[in-house]
Amino acid sequence: MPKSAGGKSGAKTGARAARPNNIQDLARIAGVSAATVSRALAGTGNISATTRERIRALASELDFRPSNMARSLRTGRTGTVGVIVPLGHEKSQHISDPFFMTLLGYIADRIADRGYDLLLSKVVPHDPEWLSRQVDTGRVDGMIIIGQSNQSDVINSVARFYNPLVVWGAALPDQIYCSVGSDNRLGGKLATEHLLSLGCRKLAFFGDPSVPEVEQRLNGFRDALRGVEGAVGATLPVHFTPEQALEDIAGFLDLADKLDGIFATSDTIAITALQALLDRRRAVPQDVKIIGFDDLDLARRTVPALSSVRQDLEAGAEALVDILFRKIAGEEVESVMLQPQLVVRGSTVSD
Amino acid sequence: MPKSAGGKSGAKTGARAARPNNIQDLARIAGVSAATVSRALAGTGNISATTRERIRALASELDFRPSNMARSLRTGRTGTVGVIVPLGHEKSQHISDPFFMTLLGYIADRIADRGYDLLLSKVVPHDPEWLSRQVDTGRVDGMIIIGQSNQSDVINSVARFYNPLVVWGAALPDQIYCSVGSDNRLGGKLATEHLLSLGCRKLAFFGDPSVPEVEQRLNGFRDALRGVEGAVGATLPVHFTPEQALEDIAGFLDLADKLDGIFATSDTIAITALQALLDRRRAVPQDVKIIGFDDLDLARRTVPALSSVRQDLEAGAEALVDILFRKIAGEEVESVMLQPQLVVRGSTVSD
DNA sequence: TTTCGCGCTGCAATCGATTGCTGAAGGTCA
DNA sequence: TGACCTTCAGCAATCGATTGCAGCGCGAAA
Repeated sequence: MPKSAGGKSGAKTGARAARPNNIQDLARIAGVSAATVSRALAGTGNISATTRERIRALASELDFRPSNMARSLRTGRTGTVGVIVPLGHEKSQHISDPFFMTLLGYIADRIADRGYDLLLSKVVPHDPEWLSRQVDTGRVDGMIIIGQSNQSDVINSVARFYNPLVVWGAALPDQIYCSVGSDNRLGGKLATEHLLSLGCRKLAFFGDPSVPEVEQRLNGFRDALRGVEGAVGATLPVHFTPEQALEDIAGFLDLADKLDGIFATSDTIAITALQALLDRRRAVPQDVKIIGFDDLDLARRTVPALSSVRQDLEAGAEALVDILFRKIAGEEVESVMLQPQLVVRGSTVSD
Repeated sequence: MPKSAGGKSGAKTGARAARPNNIQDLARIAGVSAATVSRALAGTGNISATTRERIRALASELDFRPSNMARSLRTGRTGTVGVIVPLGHEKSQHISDPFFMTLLGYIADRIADRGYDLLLSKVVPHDPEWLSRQVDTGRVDGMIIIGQSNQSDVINSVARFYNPLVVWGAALPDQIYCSVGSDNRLGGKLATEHLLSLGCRKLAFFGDPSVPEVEQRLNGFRDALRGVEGAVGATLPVHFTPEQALEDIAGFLDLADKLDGIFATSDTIAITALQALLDRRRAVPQDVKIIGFDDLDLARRTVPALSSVRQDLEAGAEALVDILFRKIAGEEVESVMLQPQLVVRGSTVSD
């Protein structure tokens, strides 16, 4: 199958010549060499304005566009950025998780702004090759990795020889790659202090601390607890998948009847918890106050609306893409840490 | 910049030879020709098992993977599927719309299952070239278009000569391309009949009927109304962007004080309407009943939970991808129409 | 009129993998 | 021992665009 299905056999009605399949065809039609056509279309090198415009007009009339594959092969540039989600923790986790989708949306917009395309890969890292496999095959000019998961070592080892790489997630002490993420510890502290300031003393942290971001938030939770006498905090390592999470949380709530405050490490988990609470006729925020993390669109839509620690994902996406393109251009770039912000709504404070 | 940043200069500690940059290098190291290496790695053609395994082992040891660009150029296959969202109606519409993201998530999963990659493009079709530009440059083996928007003509004209193309959206009478979508008219009818059966008589349809899917739902709305004496229905062409939608809806609600039932053409719009109603102290479902369309995850999470017309997006994604791969394989394929399903929750019926 | 210079264009190599065809090596059979 | 077949590997062309270098032609200066 030398020509893939489709090809370019179609032609506009009334086109003068057969639709050119490649730059050579067009060159023949125009009566010049392929080199000239290439220069005309790319606008590079020495070429007379007359010739350039003539060839461009012809190309547009015959509806010809040069092959990106061939150009990429020759130039080594692809015009494509890879976005990759390693789902290390939850094999069944879905790419359609709202947090991920929101961030992806912003990233897609920013990448599109620069005229690049976005190659999306979801990988379940069951072997340490997952990243180099993506990097090596040369289909992208750079990669954005969303969430280290538990794969920081692998990322480090690839980052050693592959520069154009940015990671969304926690800033880890031993990382040699650039990352963009919130100050998770501070965020955790803010959330917890908020609960404490409202009088909560029997707190719970919902989230799996084997994920680096979550661990940092948990540290912030503990920081805040240490400052208040009589306050206690339990940790429930909730799964990320909604069904599992509901089960985990329901079991916990049935036992924890003294509970008066919940800090959930994501809005998704918080909302699940909210539902579990309401199902059990425990009033929010009167009996139990609950605060999430991320401040996704969802948070505003629940009843009561969810308090949360806002991560500015739009700014984060901007930073990720900006850093990546700088790296591609060869600049030295620093990691970025975003300031989280407390957003208070009805799930912690009644109207 | 002949070698893009990064390259493959890195080597594993203790690797015997320098890391091969291409198949030729590896061939030299292995003492065979490039052709043999190619056959060994691809597993094609005549090659002895001994040689094949030896070369594979060597490749894996030296961490070599052949260039996808070069392979694509030669074979005409890319291992990539394009997913493209034409945002014809709302220039400012965001790719991170929950409906789109949900569908994209499922599609991404299905495509990944087949070992393909997903090239995501968001385009604002300001000229009729937008699609052929994507198709021509030969970076994908096929394309999934999410939503015709108002671009059915353009899609038709490309479909005439480019076969591997599937569209999510309305089935239109004059389309020559394959589409996957719900029976929107039936869905609209189900939703409206539901409202009518609960006693609603002053109905409103929220949605912009210049979008084909929406128009079909509106037809279903009218079908149902026709059957009931004394029932009236207004149409409010709400924008898709949340801010605009809120404004549109708020203005309408302030005037329409007799309103007792709303059919919104998406859950997003329904939720916006729900909020606008609650802001105005109009009880849902007692004063006004409201039903959405899509049955996204969101719908379950509002209070009261949103009744909706379920589109099975998971099945839809499956069908889209299945059809696309069949087309790529050269099969003749038919369009698919999914059966929508009424999902009743608290926004139309109190517990 | 000759020479030099400059602006364009073409030639041909190149990016890296694939694949049809050729032919060498080794085995089989008469 | 010789003819013939099978198996496997290499040669070289190919995909389509890019780009360093060579060279042509024309105008200007001497």
